[in-house]
Parts: sequence; structure tokens; C-alpha cells
Amino acid sequence: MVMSADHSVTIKDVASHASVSVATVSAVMNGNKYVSPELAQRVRESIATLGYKRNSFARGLKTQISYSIGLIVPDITNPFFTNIARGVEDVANAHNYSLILGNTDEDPEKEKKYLHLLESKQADGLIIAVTARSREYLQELPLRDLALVSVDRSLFDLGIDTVMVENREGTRSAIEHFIALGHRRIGLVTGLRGIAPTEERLAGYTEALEKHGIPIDPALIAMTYARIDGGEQGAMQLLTLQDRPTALFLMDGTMTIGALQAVARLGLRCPEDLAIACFDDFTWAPVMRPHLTVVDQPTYEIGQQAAHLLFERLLNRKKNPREIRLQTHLIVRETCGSQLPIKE
Amino acid sequence: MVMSADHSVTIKDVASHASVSVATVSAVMNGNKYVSPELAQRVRESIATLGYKRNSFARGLKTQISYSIGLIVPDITNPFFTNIARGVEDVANAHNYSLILGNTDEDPEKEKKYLHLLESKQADGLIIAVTARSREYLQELPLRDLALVSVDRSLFDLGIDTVMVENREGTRSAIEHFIALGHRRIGLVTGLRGIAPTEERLAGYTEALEKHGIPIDPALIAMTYARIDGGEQGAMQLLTLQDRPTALFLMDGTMTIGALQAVARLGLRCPEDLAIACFDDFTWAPVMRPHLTVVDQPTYEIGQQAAHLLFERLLNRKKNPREIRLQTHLIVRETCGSQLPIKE
DNA sequence: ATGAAAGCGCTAACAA
DNA sequence: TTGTTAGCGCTTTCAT
Repeated sequence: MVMSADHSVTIKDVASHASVSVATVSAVMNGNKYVSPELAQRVRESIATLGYKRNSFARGLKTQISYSIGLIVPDITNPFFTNIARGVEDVANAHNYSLILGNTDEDPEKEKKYLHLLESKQADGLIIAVTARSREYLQELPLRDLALVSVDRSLFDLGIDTVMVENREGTRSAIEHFIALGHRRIGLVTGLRGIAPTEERLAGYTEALEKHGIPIDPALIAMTYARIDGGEQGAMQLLTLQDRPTALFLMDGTMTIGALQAVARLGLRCPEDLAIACFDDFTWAPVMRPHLTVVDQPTYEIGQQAAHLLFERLLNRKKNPREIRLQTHLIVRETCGSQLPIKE
Repeated sequence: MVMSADHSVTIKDVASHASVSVATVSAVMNGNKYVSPELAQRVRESIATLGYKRNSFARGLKTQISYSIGLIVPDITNPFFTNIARGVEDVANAHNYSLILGNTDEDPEKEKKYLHLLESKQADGLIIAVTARSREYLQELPLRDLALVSVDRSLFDLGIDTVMVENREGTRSAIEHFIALGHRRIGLVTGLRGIAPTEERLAGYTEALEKHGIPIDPALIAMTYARIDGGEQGAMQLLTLQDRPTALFLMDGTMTIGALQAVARLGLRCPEDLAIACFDDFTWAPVMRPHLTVVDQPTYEIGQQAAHLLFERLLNRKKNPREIRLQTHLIVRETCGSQLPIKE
């Protein structure tokens, strides 16, 4: 039987209902002091019949811990970040923590706003995919004791726990796949400069070409941003070159949707006219035509690991920062064909 | 210039730094009392130089307001809910509120856990896509004064603000599209029973058939759940019938991915052998082959409207509950062909 | 083994 | 116009 009290029920109410002191009620809830079984039982019953829920403001004010962590990403709508969020949330939930979500749209101002918000909300920790300009102020920020974990973007050199994937290796494997198929003019569509995924994938691209003695042609690199229209725009730019690339690598899954639209718009076929591959796999890969060759990254696991790192740090604030690099996997499907597209 | 204090800086520190009382500091932060420009200025400077951020525990304890709202959905990973989340988050952010996210996986126990969590976190409001069994306990719950808004699922009869789409009309339009094309054996793959989208879409299906004098064949209705494998399983079940349907309607976008895989596995072609349509559009629709005919629903807007409703209610607790029904749109692409698949 | 009481940092009523 | 202070509901030390 449950009561709805107009003025919400406090620990005092429970105490008097159970005829014990508030200290005893607190003790049974926290289980950190001996309470005789009889009293404990009585308290538990009172809690149940009064429908008491402890007030986390009061608790937090006293203990300085909020049992909540933040997750700040560019855009939760990007499946890459959605999966990270799910991974984070699952482990947060397992720790009885709650997750506060924020989208920055890669805007440092929005990011700062969230940082302030989370600070004043006394979040215990924060998992963040920082914007390109964050490092400029991140060090200046008096971040209380907000434990920080960086995902997708690197802050490891700032002594911050970081979870990333092997961007360079992943990209290199895809580009080398192109090269093995005979491609030499390989286009690259990048996301925003200044963030690790972009820079590292760019490095992987360069590395692959150099390794095989293929000169880097700046005209084959389109710098855009990780959204559908960014991909479309980048692909358009490269594919309308008079000497267009025979292969195209997209740095991000969402960009690929746009790129594929550009390809269709130009009346190009894949893999006949053009090989395509990208970073990120898709749940809808099976229903895409053609089946896309991708560099898969373990998105859910990134979130999980980041959350694990965060909770570890919450336990021990002075342990050495770790950088976790998760592996990517080249999944060869059909968008690269099995040989160089014939050029007349 | 910014200081990092070991023991975080309080309003008292600001007060003494600015040589004013804490009440004055509070007044300038809240802007609800007159403070002379000189003092206000001094206070603001002290706040800045000390890097002070108000403690929301203390504030909340006093004011009973947390400036945070919850969002509880089955699975943030489903693009339908991702977009809702983005919509909610954007308006929450505009109100300087933060968003606490929870996934239930349609499990009432997880849902209850989040409800408790949000209560004890003193969330001011909650936007929720309830599980099938929530109404059993939702009324019993002493929900403090947690303002509630229901999305996707209906709680309007419980006097709770609700945002939904026109499920029945949307589904009917798709089924009638099938019928107009000459289909009479129309299969339906449903999600979980007992939730409004399922029941209402089912009603729309039934209504369309009845309106055109087509008898309902229970064998053509597969009850599964709104995930990829649910769709695959449902489609498999219907398409392996000896007298299989000539058209298939999927109730949910994610299910459609599975269904399309089943179709491919069975060596069926679409639209030649089978017409397909579903609820939900996809960002990746342009790169799907065939282009799917869908009933589009304004997902982002659902979240936005829900959040608006919530903030309105926060302002006025006793206004009449509203039910907002957003319109769906049938987008005819190519998965239905332009006529009945030829049957030999 | 249990209870009394101080105090966490803030807001707001009241005093000056 | 500004300051003093009580108290929000909890945890925790210190008494008993």
C-alpha cells in the first residue's frame, strides 16, 4: 500500500513512522553500520509503506557525489555516437548511475555550456567527444574533480583517459585494398580537420599511398564535414574532376550516404565505374545496394570501455591515464569490385 | 584568471571576496532582487575570478527544482527514438535543462528502476515511451510532482500529455495503396502487442481491408517485435506460407531491414514478386535498393513537441492534458511496383 | 546498538 | 538597498 503525500516524505517521516532515529534509517539504507535485524526490518517496512525515496539533493549536498555522469557528443543522431551512448548508458545503469546527454554539433560554445552545466550539476564524471578547439580551453578550465574520459577524439597527451579506434591502421587497410585492386587515383573525403579521427585517417591514407610509391595528389582530397551533405559535396567535388579518381574513401558512415547519392546523380555505377569504401559499418548494410566495403569499428564497445575507464577512475583518482585503442576490421563486400574499373 | 580550489568555491567565498553578503551574491545570480550596479558588478567579477559555479545540490535542496528532465525510451539505438531524443534535448537545452537518458528494452522492471532513479534525482519532468505493462503500475506510483509526457505510446486516457502520430490513418493509407494496386493478400508484421503504435496500426490495417471488403486472414498477421530479427522472423513466417501474401507491411523501420533480408534469402524480388512498405522513413532510404515505400513520421518533431508540452506543464501544473497527433505521410517509392505482382 | 546534532551550500523571508 | 539567518533532507561524528 502506497501513500501519496502532498509534501514529499522525508527521512524524518520514516524515522518517526518506524520509531527510530534518522541516523538509523540512514544506516539501513546505506548498509554501512550495524543495525539490529528488528529495527532494520521495521525501517524497511516504513520505507515501503510510506513510499519513501531518498532525496538526492540532500544526499549529494552532504556526500558531494551525484551518481550521474555526462556524455557529450557532436550529434546523438549519428549512429556512431548513438551506439556509443548505448554502451555508456548500459554500464552507467549497471552502476546505478544516470546519464546526462548533450549534443555539441561540434560547436565549442555549446560544448562549454554543457561543461558548465555538468559542473554545476556536480556530475561525477564525463565522457566526451571533444570538438576541434576544445584543447584550447580544456586545460584552463577548473574542472573541479570531474573525472574525464575522451572518446573518438584524443586527449591522452593531456593525461586524460581515452578510448579510440585504430584510425590509421583501419584506413590504411582500406586504401591498400584499393591499391591491391589496381587503383592509383584514390580520392578521400575527410571530416572536420583538427580532430583525431580525421587527422589519423588522413595519415593512414597518406601512409598507404607512400608505402606503394603513389604520389599524394591534393586535388584528390576533399575536406568537408561528417554529415550527409558533407559527403555528397565532397564526392561531387572529386567525381567531377576531369581526371576523376577510380576509387573513393569516405571517412564517416553518414557521409557515405551523401556520397552514394552523388554517385547516382552523376550516373556512375559502383563498382563498375568507381570503387567505394568507408569508415563505419551500418546496420542497414544488408539492404544497401551495392553492398558497401567498410572499415568496421566497434561502436558500442567504445562506449562501454569509456564508461569502464570512467568508473575505474572514480574509484582511484590517481591511477595512470590509459589510452585504449580498439581494433577496426575491413569488411570486404562488393563496392570495390574485384579489380580496377576498366577505363577506356 | 582562474583559480582551481581544492575545496570547491562556495557562495560564501564569493561573498567575502566581493565584501558583500551571500544574499547579495544569490540575488545577482538569480536576478530577482534589486542590487546596486556597483555591487552587482563586484559580485560578478568575484564570481569570474574565483571560477565559482553554484552548487545545484544546495540550490535544488532549497528550491525543489533540479533543472533536469528524463527521457525513457525502449532503445535509443532505434533511429526513431534517437531522433525523438535529439528533439527533446534541443528544447531542453534551450531551457537550460539537462536531459537524463534511460533505455528500457521494453522491460517494465528496467522502466520502474528508471522511474525511481528519476524521482530520487528529483527530475522536474519526464518524457517516456512506456512499455506495454506500464499502466498497471503507473497509476499506483506516487509520482511526486514529476510532470509526465508520453510519447509514441498513449497515456492520454490517464490524463497525461501525449504526443503520437496518426498510426491508424498512416497504416490505412499504405494498405489502401496496396489495395489500389490490386493486392488482396496483404501480410502484416507487427511489433509488441499492447502498445498503442502496434494496436493502432493493426486497427488501420483492419480498417483498410474491411473498407474494401477483404476478409482478415489471421495467418497473414505475424506478431513479433520491433527489432531487425523480429522483422526477419515475421517476414519469414509469412513469406513461407504456401499461399504467401503479395504485399507486406512492416510496422517499424528496423524490422524492415530484417524483412528485406528474409526476402533476399528466399530469393524473392521486390517489387516484382512482392510489394513492401513500412512505417518509418530512413535517412539511408536513398541508398537502399529498392527504394522503399514508407509511411513517414516526423520523429524529431515528436520529441520537440513532447518537450514543449512538458515545459508548458512545468509552468502550469493544472492545465488540461493535451494529446497531440502528428501527421504521417505516405511516401510512394518503388517497392510496391505500380501494379499487382504477376502470379502464375 | 542507537540517537542527537552539526553542517553540506544555497535561497528567501525577515530585519535593519 | 543590503545583511542575517533559518532551514531544505540527508550523512556522519560523537555521545550514550
